Amino acid sequence: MSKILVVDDEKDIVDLVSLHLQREGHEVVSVGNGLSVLPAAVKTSPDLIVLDIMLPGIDGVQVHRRLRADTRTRHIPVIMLTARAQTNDRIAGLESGADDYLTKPFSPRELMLRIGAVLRRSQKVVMLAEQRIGEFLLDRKNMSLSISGKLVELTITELKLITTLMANPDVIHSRSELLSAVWGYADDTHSRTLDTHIKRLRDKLGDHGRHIGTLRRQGYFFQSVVEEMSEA
Amino acid sequence: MSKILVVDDEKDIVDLVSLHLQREGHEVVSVGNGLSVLPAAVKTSPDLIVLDIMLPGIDGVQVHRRLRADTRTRHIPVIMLTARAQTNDRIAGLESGADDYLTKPFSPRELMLRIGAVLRRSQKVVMLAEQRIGEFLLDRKNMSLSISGKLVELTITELKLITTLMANPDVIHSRSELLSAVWGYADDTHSRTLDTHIKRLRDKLGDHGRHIGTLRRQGYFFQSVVEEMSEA
DNA sequence: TGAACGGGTCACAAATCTGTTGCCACCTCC
DNA sequence: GGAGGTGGCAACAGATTTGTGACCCGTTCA
Repeated sequence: MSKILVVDDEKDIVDLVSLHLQREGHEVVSVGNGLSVLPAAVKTSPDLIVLDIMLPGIDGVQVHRRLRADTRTRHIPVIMLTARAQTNDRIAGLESGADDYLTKPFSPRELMLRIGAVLRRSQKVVMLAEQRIGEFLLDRKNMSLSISGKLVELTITELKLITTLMANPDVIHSRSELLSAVWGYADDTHSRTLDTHIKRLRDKLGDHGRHIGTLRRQGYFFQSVVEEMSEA
Repeated sequence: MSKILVVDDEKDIVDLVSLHLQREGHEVVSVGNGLSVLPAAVKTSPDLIVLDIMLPGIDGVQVHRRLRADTRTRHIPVIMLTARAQTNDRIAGLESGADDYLTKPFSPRELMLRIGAVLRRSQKVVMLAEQRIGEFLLDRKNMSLSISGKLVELTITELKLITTLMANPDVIHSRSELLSAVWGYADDTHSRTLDTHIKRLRDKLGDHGRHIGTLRRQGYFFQSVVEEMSEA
């Protein structure tokens, strides 16, 4: 399910770890020396790096530092493998940087558990590519809204606004919440900005503008069901 | 997993079907007469409707027609339950409109299979809320792009452009493809529009603009890995 | 070698978008 | 009834965005 880069100079360890990872459905890339880690990480962009601290040439801490220094690899979580003999302060140093660490010799089972935990922590959030509420169809892929199959031309602000409202239909979104979500405003500027955009949005939606409701002193909301009336 | 509206006037059938559906993890809403179907469908917006053709008052075909006439329910797939006694031409009529149909008496197992098939067909497409390629982080939820954690202010056109390119990194997107995806142009207007926007995008990305590559006579592409150079 | 082509770049004007201000209507609470 | 608060609405001006035309240069191909 995930792509994992394993870094160790001992082939036995690489094979052991790879075997277990593959058994759990992960894709494994491996590297046997410290200098190749950064290029490999950049090229394959793994979801996680398992990094032995004892490496020929350049040690794991240095490698880790380099990974953190490069914007292209900064975000990749790292699990360190340390020898039990290491002094405590070194381990402390690791703790601050690495997402987790394990002392050798370790049980594959424990490594797998920790890997699972780290991956879960950095799990990807999925969302619906298309969100449908009644006749409204929000296409997040193309960043467009259509009603009954007809594309509605919205500006980026209007799009963000209705996207925010549609994310939780029938739930009140306070002014400050919307101001923050759409405009990034921290403080509640009590100007007419929000009203105006709501008005513009309603106008563009035409008859369907009724789906955007106001709750005085509370905020605005997207009404998933609107009582039928002059459809004629 | 899905919400299913079951329409039948025979309580036994509703219970039987509900039981099996719930056993498969679906949420069931049921209605016993034809007139309540449209309002119920509008209110609950189910993922699928199982509709008996024999209903008191108004028959299933009429109900189906009404569902198709309303933009709020038009998209909901319908599986019809017909009596074996129905004439063939009526079944033919159903075939054109309903997504599937079953003749009574039916085995619950068969109904479940068909329901599974229809649901699978209309399965929702999920996408990553955040897409990361190297230092680029595309946040589809907030419709924004950041590089190394720093927000890049893009116009909607530029955003659509880079979103399209990033959707398939390292793959060439032809001019007409981009023109179609971003501008909705059907014909390849050979103006300088696309170039200009590519240029503007590159400029805004600054040093990272090198990630957008040109392949003469082929198109443009998002390059996931760019050879390191003057990072200084 | 030179014409044709494809893309990069610039400048510009039109179109569009956006936040604000001012005003009004309505509601709520004294 | 009146004051204060809240949101709807219109208008406006500044800012931004957008497409296009002109020009250039490198590549390709005859």
